[in-house]
Order: sequence, then C-alpha cells, then structure tokens
Amino acid sequence: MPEVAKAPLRLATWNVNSLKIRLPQLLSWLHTRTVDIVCLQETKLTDESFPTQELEDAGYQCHFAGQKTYNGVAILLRTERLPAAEAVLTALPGSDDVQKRFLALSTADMRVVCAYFPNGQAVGSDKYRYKLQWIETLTQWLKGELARSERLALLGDFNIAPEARDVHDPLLWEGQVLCSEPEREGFRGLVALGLGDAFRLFEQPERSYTWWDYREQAFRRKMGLRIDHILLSPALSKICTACEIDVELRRLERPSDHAPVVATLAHGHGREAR
DNA sequence: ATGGCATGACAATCATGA
Repeated sequence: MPEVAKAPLRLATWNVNSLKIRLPQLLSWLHTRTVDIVCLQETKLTDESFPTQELEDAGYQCHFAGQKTYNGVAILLRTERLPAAEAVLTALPGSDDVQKRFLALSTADMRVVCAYFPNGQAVGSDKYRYKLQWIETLTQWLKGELARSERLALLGDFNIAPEARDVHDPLLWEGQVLCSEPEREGFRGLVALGLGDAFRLFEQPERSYTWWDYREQAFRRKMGLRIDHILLSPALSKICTACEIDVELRRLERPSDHAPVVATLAHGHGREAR
C-alpha cells in the first residue's frame, strides 16, 4: 500500500565539551542544519543553569540530566516536528551511578538513548573497570529495552574506537584506552543485540574521525579517532539513508574537540508495514 | 621526559578528558 511521503528525520549526537562555551555554535548549527533529535554530552551544567529558554526559542524541547563541572547529557527535540517526550529516564536503571551520563526518552514511536560512556583514563585503572562495568550495565538494560521497542536509537560519545580503521595510528593506539580489546568487545556486545553502526551502513571517506586532541594540531594533521556513534535497531537501520560526520564544527574558532555525527531516517513517524 | 590544550572550580594550581 502506498505510504505518505514524509520529510526525513535527522538524528545527531555531539559532545559539546561545555554547553556554556558551545551554546552559540550549537544555536548557529541548529539554525543552518535541519536536525530533529540532538543528543548532547559533556554539557558540564547543572539543571538549573541549562539554557532552556534559548533552545526553546530556537524551536527545541529540552530534556537534560546534568551536574556541576563534569559529564551532563541532554536531548533536544524539534518541537515543530516531534510530539512531547514520554518515559524519560535520567539515570541508567540497574546502576547507582552519581555521574550524569545517561538519558532516555520516547518520541515519535521511537526510543532515543543518549549516552556518555566513561573515558576509562588508562587500561587497568579503577576508571577503566568502572567503564567496562558501565558498558555491561547499559548492555543488559538495552537488551530488555529492545524487546519492548522495535525502533531504538543509541547515540553518544562511546569513548570506543571500534576498529583499526577508526584510529589514525592503530599501532600507536593498540591496547590503549579507547582501543583496547575489552572495550571493543563491549562495543561488539552492543552490536550483538542487533544494533547497527549507522556510519558503517554506508561507504565512507578514509580517515573519518569524530574526535581530535586539542594539542599538536591533531585536527589539521588528521590525527583523530572515531569514538562518537549512532547505533540503530534493525527497524531503524532499514530506513537509515545516510550517516555523516559534520567536521566543519571542528574547524570553528574555539571548537569542541568532538564533531557531531548525523543520521538520516527515511521517514519519521511511519511504522514499517507488517 | 607522558607533556603538549581546553574547561571548570577557584583563586595558584588542580582534576579531568581521550
């Protein structure tokens, strides 16, 4: 049966490294790109200081889970396009984590999960063990969530470069944090739930990365890692028509060290025929 | 030599990031 054509739905994830500093860039980006769902990490803002008014004025409904100084996540929903969020979760169930790294909500018959994975600091450290445990808890929760929601998207800063081609110098990074085998196993565990790496659904340029160190002119020298990802359940992978990294934001004055990743879905609310 | 930036908290450096 014929289906009414709808404008594509665009989902994005961006580690802003301080929303206070990056708000002008975010507003300008939202103004020039059409993105419907925006997941942000490292807002570094308490909920009281979240720039709700500015973002509502820009046409977005705001959901956030923040804390002072570190971490902090948010999901922006384009009001004109999307119904109000439901079933909002501001903490990862099964975790007693005080760090604000997780936010989930439902809109347009879709479960959207925004995640800021722990960095891990160094292989073998306490923070590394915390990272692996956090990934395990997320994976277990997602397993149940996928049983309930056919249409699910996991977006965020995973702090994992899944494969050698996601690393500018695989030998230099071999076994290091962000690239170690246990972390990559964690990533593959998420994929094993049925989640597809939207970026790898398509042919991509070589040396595609989402993070470059502020030091050593790493961006200019293409010394990056692909650690920010959009993972889609099978029903969403099927309607995903594009996924790209918006490197232009890394070129700006006073940039975040991460660039956004944007995925396009062929239609928004339309259910797949059954 | 393990830093080099950047950010926030805080008031000279220090924790953290990746």
